[in-house]
Amino acid sequence: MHITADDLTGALRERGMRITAARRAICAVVARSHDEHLDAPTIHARVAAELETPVDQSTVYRTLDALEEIGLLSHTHLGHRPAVYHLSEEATHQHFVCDVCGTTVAVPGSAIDDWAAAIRDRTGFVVDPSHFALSGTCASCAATHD
Amino acid sequence: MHITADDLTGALRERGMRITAARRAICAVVARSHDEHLDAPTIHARVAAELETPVDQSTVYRTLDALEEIGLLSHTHLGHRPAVYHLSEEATHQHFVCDVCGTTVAVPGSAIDDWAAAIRDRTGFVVDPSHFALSGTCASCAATHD
DNA sequence: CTCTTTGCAAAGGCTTTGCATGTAA
DNA sequence: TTACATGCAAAGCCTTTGCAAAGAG
Repeated sequence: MHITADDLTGALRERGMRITAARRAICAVVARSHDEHLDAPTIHARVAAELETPVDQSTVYRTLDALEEIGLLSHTHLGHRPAVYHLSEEATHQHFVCDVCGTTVAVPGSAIDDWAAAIRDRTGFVVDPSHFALSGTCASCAATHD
Repeated sequence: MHITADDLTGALRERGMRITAARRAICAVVARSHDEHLDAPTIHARVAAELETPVDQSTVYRTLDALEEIGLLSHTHLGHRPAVYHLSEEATHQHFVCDVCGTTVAVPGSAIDDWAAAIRDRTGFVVDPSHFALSGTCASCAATHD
């Protein structure tokens, strides 16, 4: 089941945080981003688009930080672009970032878990599979490049 | 065989670029960094340390860009820190970035190639194994966290 | 009413760029 | 000599922070 905006605002309220119009809008944008990888400037722009009263970027960052502290959100630095945020409850997946066109592809991580376990056994490093970036060339750019 | 500073300056010269004291020093620092992941500010600091005449940061970035265009160097954004540069001819390896302490661990990638091939077959995405970032928790932080 | 959250404005860190000066070839 | 590289300075982008004013509970 997908996380909703109410799940997010509810979690904030439970932690004693106050629910404001800005936070509601930010949560709504984030909750709708299941299939996307949004960076903070984009979230800010979307919030601005659906709220008449403009919200400051600092408010966006502070709210995203709060959601991360609760553990509902996490962010990753994918390639040469701003950090992207995604819901933690999303299914494990990998991010592929195309060096040529910048496209980000999310691939469900069926094979990842075995591989992560092997890494841990060999190196002790505990991979966080939801926080995972690979770069390379996407299928269409690889084709064009030839 | 390791790439030397002369390999780098030689490649620049072949492309019609001029060899200056700044470029020689930058190439020397980069050529010595086989086991490290240096970011631009660090490279700048090291160059400054071994040259009396200070070199501007912009010169460092421009030279690193030139080496990247030639294909001898590449850079990656690992976690929440400045981009790190490493020689392209280095053996395939993975970068692990610890979310807790920020340590970067490079792991030789024996299993990576098979895995990358599987990814390509399934998704068409051509993974660049030299450009590879994983986040998680390193062995010592995982131990401390318990 | 009180404590949190916001907006504003500024700063910080990394990186890029424009332009006049200097210099390798 | 002549095109290229450098320093300098400023700006750009993403992100964080301090502080007084506004707002939630």
